[in-house]
Amino acid sequence: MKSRKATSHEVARLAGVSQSTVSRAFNRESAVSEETLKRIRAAANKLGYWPNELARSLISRRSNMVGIVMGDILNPFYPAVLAAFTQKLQALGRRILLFSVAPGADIDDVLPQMLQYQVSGVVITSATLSSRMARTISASATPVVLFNRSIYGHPVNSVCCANEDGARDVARLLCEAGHVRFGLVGGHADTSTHIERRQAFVEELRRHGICGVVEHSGGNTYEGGRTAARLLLDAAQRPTALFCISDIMALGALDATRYDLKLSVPDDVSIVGFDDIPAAAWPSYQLTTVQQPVDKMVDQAIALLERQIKDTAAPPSQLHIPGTIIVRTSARLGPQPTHAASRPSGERGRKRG
Amino acid sequence: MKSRKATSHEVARLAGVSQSTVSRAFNRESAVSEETLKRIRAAANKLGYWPNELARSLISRRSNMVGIVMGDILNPFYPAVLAAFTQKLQALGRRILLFSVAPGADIDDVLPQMLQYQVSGVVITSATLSSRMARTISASATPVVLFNRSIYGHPVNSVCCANEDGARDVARLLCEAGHVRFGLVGGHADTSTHIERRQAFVEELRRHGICGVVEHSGGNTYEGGRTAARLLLDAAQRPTALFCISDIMALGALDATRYDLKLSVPDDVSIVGFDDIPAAAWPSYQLTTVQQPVDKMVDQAIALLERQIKDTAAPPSQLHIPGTIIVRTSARLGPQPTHAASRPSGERGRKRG
DNA sequence: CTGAAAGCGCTTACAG
DNA sequence: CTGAAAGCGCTTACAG
Repeated sequence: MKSRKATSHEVARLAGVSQSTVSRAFNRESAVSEETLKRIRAAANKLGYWPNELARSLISRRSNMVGIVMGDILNPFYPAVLAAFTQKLQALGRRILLFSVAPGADIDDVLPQMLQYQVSGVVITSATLSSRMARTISASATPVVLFNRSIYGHPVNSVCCANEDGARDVARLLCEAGHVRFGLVGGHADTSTHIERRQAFVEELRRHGICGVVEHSGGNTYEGGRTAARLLLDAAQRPTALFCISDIMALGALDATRYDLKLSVPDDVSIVGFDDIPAAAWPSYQLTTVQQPVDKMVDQAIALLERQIKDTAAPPSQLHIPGTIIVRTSARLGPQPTHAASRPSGERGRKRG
Repeated sequence: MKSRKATSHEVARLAGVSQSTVSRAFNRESAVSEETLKRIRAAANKLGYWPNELARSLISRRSNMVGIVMGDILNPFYPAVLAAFTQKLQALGRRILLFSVAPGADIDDVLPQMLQYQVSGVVITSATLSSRMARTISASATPVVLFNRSIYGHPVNSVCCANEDGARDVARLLCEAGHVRFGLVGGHADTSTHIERRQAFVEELRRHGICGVVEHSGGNTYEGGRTAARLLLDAAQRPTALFCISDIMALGALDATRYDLKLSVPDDVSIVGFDDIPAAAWPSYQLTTVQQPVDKMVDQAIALLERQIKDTAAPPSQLHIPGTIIVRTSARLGPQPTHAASRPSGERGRKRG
């Protein structure tokens, strides 16, 4: 009950071998004779022995831990991201040191903490990295990958959805349907996702001859999206199409349109989101949106990180993985091509290139 | 760029003091003279030195890490739980080692890993603990708290919502509204939450003279709840009230009722959930449910854990924190008392004791 | 207030 | 295949 944990020395004594042999039995069993291995296993079992990872990490200088900074776990897009990271990293034998920071806050405080634990690498999701910290990181030589964030002017790995392409497609399809008055519900103005999606959307509208877009921030929350939509749709010249920078805000916007303003979606107002969170597919919403390929993105992020862990000198990459427009019923879009593939799941939405 | 991390010895050399003094400067600065402290700080700064937590943990035998096992992060109830744990533990100066296990899977594999990292304590959320592992834990003398799970016959800390009381209230209010045909959408049959909520619900119905409840498992997912509801409501003797063991299933059930079966909620079918996830409050759902007091529960869980970390001999507690019925519009319930308090937030739901 | 020394529990050359 | 020894980077009595 009060038993202190057994050490390799105690196992060694019980098995009648040296401590180094016990250590080898747990690292490269091939280096230990069959017979000895058996005795050591029996002894270890009896004492409930497992190697102390702290000591192991200290001497071998690899902690095997990866730090993850989560910026916005309450946004329904991120649980799937976190689940993918934890599963895949666990499968690689890595442990996860989790830190959360308030949305919008930067990670200057938590980064030194991670480094003190000698993490092998760091994943930063949905958080702002100050350029001071970018320097701290490169000074510490700890591999880093940004997920859904990119940073200009610093050589840091990052994996994002192709935000520009997605937003441009949305703009084009809405224009082709004849919309001329647009509203945009934005996220945090200083995040790369907001900037990239907004920029590309506005530019594409301009290419179609449309110069005005009313904008409002929805702070990347349901309530924020709802409030923003209420404000945008209350105008005399009501927009007929709303592009929301993230799905969670789009759901709020959709509910505002239907329940607060008693308007019809998509007859009065078309609403498009970005992410493809689970609720977007529910029949109450049927949200047309740009799907982020979370699994692929996480795979790539881990690959970049592992590459740099293996070779610190590996040049950082900035990856942009294409998203896919999922056409559901929340928006009046341009004419649908007849060959539009229906989704494999039998779900109602259709993908569109 | 390739700089290996500085050690306390290097700082000591640069500052012209001994390594032990450097160590003291980072632990109890009061034990070091003002002047020396200044020199050490300057040196540390120059070298970018921070104490290696692994070494610190090893020698002082406290890792300061708490292991968290998340069983079901994709259920929208858990992001708030994880957020609360990470925030509050971070504020206490603890680090979080995160593990995830498939829903329903037991944690026999991950537990030894956490123990190898010498975690100060373990939080287990929404996962099954085999009795073998319960023994491993008590043998390792590592403090543990179960969150939203309890385990019979083992002295382990646990914090749950008062599942029985909540489910009983739901049953009573539905009976008082005159419902006589009931359906139950369950979760995983071997979890304490399922067992307790189901049991209390069925018992209370019996007290009201109702002996038959049709049941179906919804596996604690939206899709599962939707399918289960479709099956339950397809019967000749259609239930007029569905109790869903968790909100995420209730949302699926609600959509099934409205969109798959073209029935009205609550006129044809009343639906009640359990958890009060954010989506329950959205106007598309307006789900009547039992709210789990997540913040209070997490506070208590951390308190139990910290108590046992301080004093390994502290007797384990099993806590059941009362939930609150939030009355929205998804169910036809018994006559509402006129004094029912309206919710502070101005939200439509009403609390009910 | 400061330093020399022991030691946390391991891994890993180095001999044999 | 096995053991003795050095050392990872710290904390913490113990002297002075």
